[in-house]
Amino acid sequence: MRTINTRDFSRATRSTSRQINRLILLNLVRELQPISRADLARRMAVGRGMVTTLVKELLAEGAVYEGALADVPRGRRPKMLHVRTRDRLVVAIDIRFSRTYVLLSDFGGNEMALESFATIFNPDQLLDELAIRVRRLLRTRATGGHCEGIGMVVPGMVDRRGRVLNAPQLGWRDVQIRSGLAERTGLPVHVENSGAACALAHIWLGPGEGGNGVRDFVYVTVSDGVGTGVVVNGELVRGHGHTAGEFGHIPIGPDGPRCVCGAQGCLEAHTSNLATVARYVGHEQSPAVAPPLFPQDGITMDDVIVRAGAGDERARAALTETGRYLGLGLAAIVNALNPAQIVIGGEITGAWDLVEPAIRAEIARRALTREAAGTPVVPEPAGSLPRLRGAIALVAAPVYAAPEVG
Amino acid sequence: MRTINTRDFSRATRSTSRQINRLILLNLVRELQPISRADLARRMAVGRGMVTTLVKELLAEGAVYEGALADVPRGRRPKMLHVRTRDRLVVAIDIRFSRTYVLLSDFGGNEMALESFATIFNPDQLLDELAIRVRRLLRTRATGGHCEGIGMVVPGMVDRRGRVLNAPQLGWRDVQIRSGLAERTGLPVHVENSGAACALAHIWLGPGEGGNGVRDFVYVTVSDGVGTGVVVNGELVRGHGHTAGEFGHIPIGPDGPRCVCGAQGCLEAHTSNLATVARYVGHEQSPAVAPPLFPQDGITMDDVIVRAGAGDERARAALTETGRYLGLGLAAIVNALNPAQIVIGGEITGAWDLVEPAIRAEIARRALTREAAGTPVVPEPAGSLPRLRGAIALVAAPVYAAPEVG
DNA sequence: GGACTTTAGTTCGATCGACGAACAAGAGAG
DNA sequence: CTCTCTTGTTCGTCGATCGAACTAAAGTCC
Repeated sequence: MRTINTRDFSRATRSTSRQINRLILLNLVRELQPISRADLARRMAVGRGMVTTLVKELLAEGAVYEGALADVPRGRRPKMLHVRTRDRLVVAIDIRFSRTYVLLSDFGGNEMALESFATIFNPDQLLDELAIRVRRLLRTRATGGHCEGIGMVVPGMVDRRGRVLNAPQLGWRDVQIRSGLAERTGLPVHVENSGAACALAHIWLGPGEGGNGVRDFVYVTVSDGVGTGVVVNGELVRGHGHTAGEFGHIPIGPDGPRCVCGAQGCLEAHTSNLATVARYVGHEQSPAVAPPLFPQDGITMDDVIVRAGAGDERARAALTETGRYLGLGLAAIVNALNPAQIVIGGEITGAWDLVEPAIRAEIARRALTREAAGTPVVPEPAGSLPRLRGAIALVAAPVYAAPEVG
Repeated sequence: MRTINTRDFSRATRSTSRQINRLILLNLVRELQPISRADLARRMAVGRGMVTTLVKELLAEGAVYEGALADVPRGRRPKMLHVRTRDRLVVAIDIRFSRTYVLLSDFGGNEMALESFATIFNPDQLLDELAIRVRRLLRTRATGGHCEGIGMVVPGMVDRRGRVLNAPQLGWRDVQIRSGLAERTGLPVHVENSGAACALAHIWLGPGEGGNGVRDFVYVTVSDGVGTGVVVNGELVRGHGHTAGEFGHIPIGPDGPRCVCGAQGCLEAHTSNLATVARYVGHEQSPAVAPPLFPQDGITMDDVIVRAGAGDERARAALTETGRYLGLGLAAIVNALNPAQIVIGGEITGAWDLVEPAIRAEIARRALTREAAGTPVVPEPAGSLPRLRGAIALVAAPVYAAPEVG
């Protein structure tokens, strides 16, 4: 039940129906490949004739290709269809506090080459370095493919025009990085916040080969900071100023540690890796300065997790405490948005057996309905590179996105 | 950038384009009436011929009607079009803790008859009473019109099938009220949570005659409880289990008063009318029992507002304190969803001069970007009956809603 | 091995709807 | 009365869906 925006709508023209059906067909191929024309016709409840003409168009454009004949028990053997991803390339860039990662990938999310370097905090120098690496990657590793764009993920807020409004970890404020990289490389560049990008990755390249069925979820990354991406009806919510998704700064205790955002008691201040490490080390207060001192007393989040696994009671307590606070924040999200699922990413998933029960208990305690109390909270599989996959999705998603109508 | 739902999509058929354009046209008439065919053609960037045929259809169905000829400086005088609302009737019902309101209205939100009675807490008896009153209203006051349905608003959570999951103020749990009233009256019945309904009213019957331009906002009702309705891209967010919008229960202080939901430190526990009155009267703790004892020590929220207006310093302090806590909650909403606007409803808007500065200060302090810090917070005009207008919108909105495509 | 059945994919005419041009209907200006 | 300007209608064209007929390719039955 959406209102029609009478100030800026898109009317149906002669070609609208065809566009819609072409996109539906392309998405069906994407999610169900390999698939035959006859199968597509059945799924779309349409005559096979129409599928023939639509596929003919998509074949001519190179959006799909014909694969092998399938074996069927009776009748003529169908010619299977696939989406063309192999020679459509993307450069995904993940800028983090410690290191910056550059990945060459195809549209399907298959990794072709991954490299990284220590993050340069001067934006111009960083873009210079990135441009050099992108060009080199494309020259040496992109054999026979065409690069369709660059997706870049940043730990901070980004506006619609690719300007970084505020990235406390990098010390950036109002930095235009999209146009900078676009000019240097001559490629279209997309920039997004890391939490939002992870959510995008989960929509478009999620488990189950190109999108799992969940269309309402919240992605929460627990890392140096706490980022969130909100997805409603298969669409990432970015808000009026494109800065939605900062659930990391909902207050869950006014007397808690001071947060990098300046306020006190934020979810992030209680549950970031820094907070967990600080809790383990002993000082309950995390430092108020930004960028945060990363390896604190030489101990990292991974160390805490390893020690907890080895039976260190103080480490276990620090992690379950983090889980409890995280559960408090997730309960707020559950009540506020009632998602079908919450996905957790970040190092903390390495101690899932310790963290999950604390999260679950807190959600069950504070959720307002029985159904909401049972909202699944699932960890992102380790090593799945969600930020980089999000960067890929930034480039690949527009090709498959639903048309705006009405 | 929405994904196409490959499990449940709507393909474009021969008539899809026509449906889309008809709905756009109907919405243009709704928002810009009176309007001529030629104007519609210009706005839709379409030939006048198409407008003629579309309007002919809408006229035949009775969705629009032709009004008077307009005066223009040159050329043939255009025949103005209007949407037919006058004889399309709705019964709106608002069930509250103290009283239940029944309003007969037309599709345009014009009030024809309003009555109320003390709420009966037994659902069956309440539905009996409502059925009697609905029938009487329609028999005596609905002259020459046809009732297209009943919209019912409840202070609690409602599922998609019109079952009240939990309404603590009424003491209801798992009560099917939609089918109960539908059977008694023979009319289609829609049931919604009151916060969501207020947001709906603001989308569909908002200031500016049928929808203001704001398509991303959050409506917050501060009353016996704190309800919220989240609107993203002109669409009410209801979540997976249809219970989204309970921002009233985000934690903003773990050591705060106990909330009716069982948890501690909820936004609602700090900012409901009950909390404000309790703060004024002196006990910082509100009673833990539900339903709440409404007139506490004989003093109501309205009393506090009146006394604050008369210069009572304790009343003023209680209200600004409520504003401060409310600002804390709204800051969380601003960071999480980045709405273009926040709308506040409820008795508290009667002391807006006291409350607003506190809210604004708290949002400015905690918002993460300069733009978000300036998010407009506007009060719903007093006496605008937002809940009942929401109930009307429940029935009227589906007629004008955008088609689901893709 | 030839007829029959079954399924996949293509072709083609019917019909519907957008689109643009021509046309009729008012209304004021000169 | 004629010219101009604007509104609203009509009609032929063209693009797209839709269903029926047709071809292609496989296995099965007698």
